[in-house]
Amino acid sequence: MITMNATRSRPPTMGDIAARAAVSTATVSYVLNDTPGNRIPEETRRRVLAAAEDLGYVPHASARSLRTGRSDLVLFAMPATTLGPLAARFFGGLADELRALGYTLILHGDPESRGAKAARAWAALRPAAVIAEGRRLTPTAVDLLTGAGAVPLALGRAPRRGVPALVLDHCGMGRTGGLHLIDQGCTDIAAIVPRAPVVKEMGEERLAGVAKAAEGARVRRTDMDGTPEDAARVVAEWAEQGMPDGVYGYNDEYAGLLLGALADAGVDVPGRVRLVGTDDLPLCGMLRPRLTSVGARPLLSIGEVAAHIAALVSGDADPAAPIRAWEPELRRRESS
Amino acid sequence: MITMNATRSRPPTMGDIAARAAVSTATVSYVLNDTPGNRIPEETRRRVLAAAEDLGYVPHASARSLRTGRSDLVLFAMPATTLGPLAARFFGGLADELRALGYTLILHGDPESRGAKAARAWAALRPAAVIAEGRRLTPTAVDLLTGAGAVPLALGRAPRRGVPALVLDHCGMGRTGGLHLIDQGCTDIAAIVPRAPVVKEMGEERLAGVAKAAEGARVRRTDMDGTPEDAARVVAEWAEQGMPDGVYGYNDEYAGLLLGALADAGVDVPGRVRLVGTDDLPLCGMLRPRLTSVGARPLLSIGEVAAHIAALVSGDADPAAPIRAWEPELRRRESS
DNA sequence: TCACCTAGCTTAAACGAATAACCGGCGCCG
DNA sequence: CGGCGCCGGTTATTCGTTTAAGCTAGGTGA
Repeated sequence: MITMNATRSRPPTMGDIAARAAVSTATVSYVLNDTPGNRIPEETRRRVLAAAEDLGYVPHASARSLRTGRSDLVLFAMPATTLGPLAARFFGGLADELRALGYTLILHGDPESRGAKAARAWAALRPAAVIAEGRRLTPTAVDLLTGAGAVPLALGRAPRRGVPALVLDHCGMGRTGGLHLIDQGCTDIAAIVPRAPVVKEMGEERLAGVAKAAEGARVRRTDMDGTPEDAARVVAEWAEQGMPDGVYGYNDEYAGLLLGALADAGVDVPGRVRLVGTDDLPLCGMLRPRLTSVGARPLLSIGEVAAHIAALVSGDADPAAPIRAWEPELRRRESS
Repeated sequence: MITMNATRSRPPTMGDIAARAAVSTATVSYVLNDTPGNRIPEETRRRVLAAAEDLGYVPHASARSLRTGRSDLVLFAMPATTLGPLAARFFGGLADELRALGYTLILHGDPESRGAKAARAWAALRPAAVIAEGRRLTPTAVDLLTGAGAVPLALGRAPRRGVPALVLDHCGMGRTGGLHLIDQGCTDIAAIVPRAPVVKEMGEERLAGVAKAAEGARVRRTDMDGTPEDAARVVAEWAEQGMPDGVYGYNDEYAGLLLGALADAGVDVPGRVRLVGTDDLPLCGMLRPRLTSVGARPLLSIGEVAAHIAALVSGDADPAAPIRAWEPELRRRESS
């Protein structure tokens, strides 16, 4: 039951609880936190808890973190590549698991800023840890964060030795896709690299993986925008300069656009061209032919990832050891 | 240039800056905040700023908000429906605009919890505002938030009078889709309602919109899971009990699954069945036939939404007035 | 009888930043 | 020459919480 505070001006504090329960604020703190080693009898404890409930007390996270010097925040920096269902589910699950460990996961929204500027905004919240794409954790940013007591955690690749990283093996994903195409007898493989500045680097890593897989086969690079028009242009160019017999589409979305453009051009998939995407999005099951895709099979449960983050924060884990959380895995469907 | 703090134990504070610049912390505060009405000469100002730069100073958001009583945080509660590209772009843009106004937008990750429990977690951060789906802002939650000094902002629909809301007119979206199908001559329309507990309610509102549009035509409700298997089941049932000539697919994803299942069953779209989705995702351009979809045309720019939020926080806007930010708009393609 | 212990609290000092109130010295005016 | 105002700062208090240290009453052992 929440009774209305008469003044309405100020949220109730531990002082208000103390006054109502006729004890000191220290006692209130001991009771509310159930501080180990405290010696508060059941009767007093009940009085305090009742007063807190009556007043609708909510602890003041800032005051607490100011006093204790640490905060329970884990900052997830909004990835530049929009949060797909995969990433969203990962975020949601991680939030649950971290909450169970006493942390609060938060997504910080400023997809474009990086380096010192971004790190300053993150560090102002004095989070326990900051999870951000590797390319955004510049050395300066890492210094700022560690200086502010936050553990940096790179997504994708560590910006330098000693910085913990949740690796997502882009090269390995490209390699998995490339190996499959080779297996299917492809000898002329086109690998899509997106033109958008942010994802371009990922595309190049995946291209490198494809190239590594294709021992004898030809591998050519094809740059593309993420629009239906550009997909049509790419297919038209292929028709003119020689159609590849295998396409690694970088992404399910790029592959989906290409699939549409190939259909429009009357090119048979997989008969004439075999097509592979990446991410294993639900989209794959909607397209006809269904899209073969390189998915990420979890090696670590989200709970294990959360536990590792907690260990990094408390200093119990080796920061230099990269965390392999996923492994590329081919999901074969009809497009190849 | 950031010099390494010798002890590495504690992030630099204003006290450290004060010592280095040989002034008091008050002076440091006046300089760093450029407090209006302060009278600090240029020379001293430079000394302080140089010291701050040298030490790599980052303000302590908790300490500041504890002292001032307000925080610059705007909390966006993670929607239960995974953040699609549309929502993600909205979030990113809002973060930018709010930052320009001095606020920090943050996504709080606990998609399932609601009511008092969720509100408690949000209120602990003493944010300036909390944006959450209407159904999660129970009256208790609203009381808790306003008690903690936070402005609640409902997404979708206000939980009760007087609570500000960013309305997304689900009923209108269904109506727009339904009207289009009627226009195309459909007389037997099936409207999909998802079975997942969270989005079910949205589905029912959209269904109501379809029903409102179809004056003479028959409108039937079809429940469906978001899986390819269930889409196949739905199509099989239709084949048995009579195929509708128009389908409002709730969502582009549900519509996409249905489109695939219809193709598998040899049903011609749009010849035999006309199909309409909602959200206007990029997916629509990948499918063949391309998917007609009801999109959300912005009536307010993201900047205007941000400005409105700021006005609500400062008390300059009427909380009771719902904010119409989007308007349903049909994007006709080949599937209808 | 008195030292000593323990349960059950309270007191008080932080944490980092903001800010109202004050203060010494100099210039200027009447 | 006394007082006022302003420049360039400083001092001290406050926000809500945690936590080490202390304190009191009652019990216990020697």
